[in-house]
Amino acid sequence: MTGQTRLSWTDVRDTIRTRILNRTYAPGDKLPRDEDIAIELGCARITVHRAMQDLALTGLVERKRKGGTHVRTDPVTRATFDIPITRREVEQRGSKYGYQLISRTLQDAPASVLARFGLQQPTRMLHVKALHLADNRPYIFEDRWIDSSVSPEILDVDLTTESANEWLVHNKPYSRLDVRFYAINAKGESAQHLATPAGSALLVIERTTWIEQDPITTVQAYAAPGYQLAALN
Amino acid sequence: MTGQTRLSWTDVRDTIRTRILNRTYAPGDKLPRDEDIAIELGCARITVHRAMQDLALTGLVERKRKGGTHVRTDPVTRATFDIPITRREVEQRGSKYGYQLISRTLQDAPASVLARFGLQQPTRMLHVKALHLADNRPYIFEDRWIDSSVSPEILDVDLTTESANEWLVHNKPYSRLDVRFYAINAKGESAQHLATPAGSALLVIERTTWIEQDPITTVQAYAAPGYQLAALN
DNA sequence: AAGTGGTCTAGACCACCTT
DNA sequence: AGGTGGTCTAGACCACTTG
Repeated sequence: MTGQTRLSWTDVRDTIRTRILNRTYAPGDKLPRDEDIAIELGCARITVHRAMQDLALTGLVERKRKGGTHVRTDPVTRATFDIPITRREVEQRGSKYGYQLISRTLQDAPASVLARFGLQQPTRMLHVKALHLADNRPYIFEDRWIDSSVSPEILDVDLTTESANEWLVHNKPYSRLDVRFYAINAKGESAQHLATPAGSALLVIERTTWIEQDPITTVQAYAAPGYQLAALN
Repeated sequence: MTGQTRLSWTDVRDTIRTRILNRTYAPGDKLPRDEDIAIELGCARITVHRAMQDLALTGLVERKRKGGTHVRTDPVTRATFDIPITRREVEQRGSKYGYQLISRTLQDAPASVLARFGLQQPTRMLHVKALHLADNRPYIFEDRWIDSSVSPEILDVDLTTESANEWLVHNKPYSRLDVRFYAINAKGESAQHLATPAGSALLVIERTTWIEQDPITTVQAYAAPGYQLAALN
């Protein structure tokens, strides 16, 4: 016999993916049961399962108990993004990181902020505006609200030194996250602090986090013109 | 004894995640070996492994062979986005989908397009501009280049009826994908076709795909003002 | 009711990395 | 060199979902 090494689940995944690209298994087709594929390829069923799991995650196939595995007819483009701490992001670009606190006030959160958290009741929160710089040039302007009843310690943090971004990441792990992207025209503060003409198109990254049911923070990060966010891979 | 059911890997994941949020395992700490956790919780090592895998994917912990598992000091915010076929996206919003071909020409790809593919040689490509509508209102304007030597069949497709987006998704699976987001001010065609004043901020979703080493297509999708892209979960 | 994916166990060995 | 995560096998049982 040919003394080949054992199949790894990535081998199995690649084999099946190739067959899908091949049209051996065409869109909409039902694939053989995991067990049959295992027998055919000569590996354990769980190895096929692992491979399939990965293909399902990528959006190439769809699995249902009893229904079996099908090649998706409308493959979904699925992309994953890392949104690091801003300091880290700047430093990884090889730039010098800078930070400025713009304002810090305790006030009732407006309806739009309450809505992001899904809150009904008026709530007093810490409102922080800050600017992150790369090589002394504006990089990201952030407008953040922090629920100070959930994170009372934040009230004692010197935000002129340490950014709320960084403090929260290091001290307030979250259990739920909402992220969304959109574009907006610079105006007022965002234009001023990013040193760009009013009307410039800005990418906004809006993040809201909770710990269990409790709101932690919500932030709109306005990236300076030219900013791009690229997916992993 | 209490007749509890067996631990699932999600239970184990949740237990460990709670401990991390608890600071039982603080940022930077080394976690016990998988096997010790398995013994402590009373499950198989592989079950702990599965849980850890998930936590590592989410960016909460970092694993290294021999080095063990550590709680990340700078947890990364990681978000996954689905970018469906535009027709599907519109229909899932409950709107009526519409499509218009704007132009279709065979021409040499400009340097910017070649750069996206990482190509050096001048290449003749099919250049397609099209508009997707939701309830008869402009939704996404797409500016697309297709390598017609890799996908010659596209030359015979009636793009006035079927969008290139859809045809490609159904007929040209890709093996590599690049996705990036940025914001841009509407001008010229993008403003005109999206029926928005020049200068409006637009979210651009740029996607480039390859099959193995061969370029398939690259597209800049300009979303109408107000468009938001939300992460899964 | 029955088929198929989902997961757990126990044991073994491999592969990578740090010391 | 040795420790730790990574994965494979074989078998069993569970859970969902469809016919």
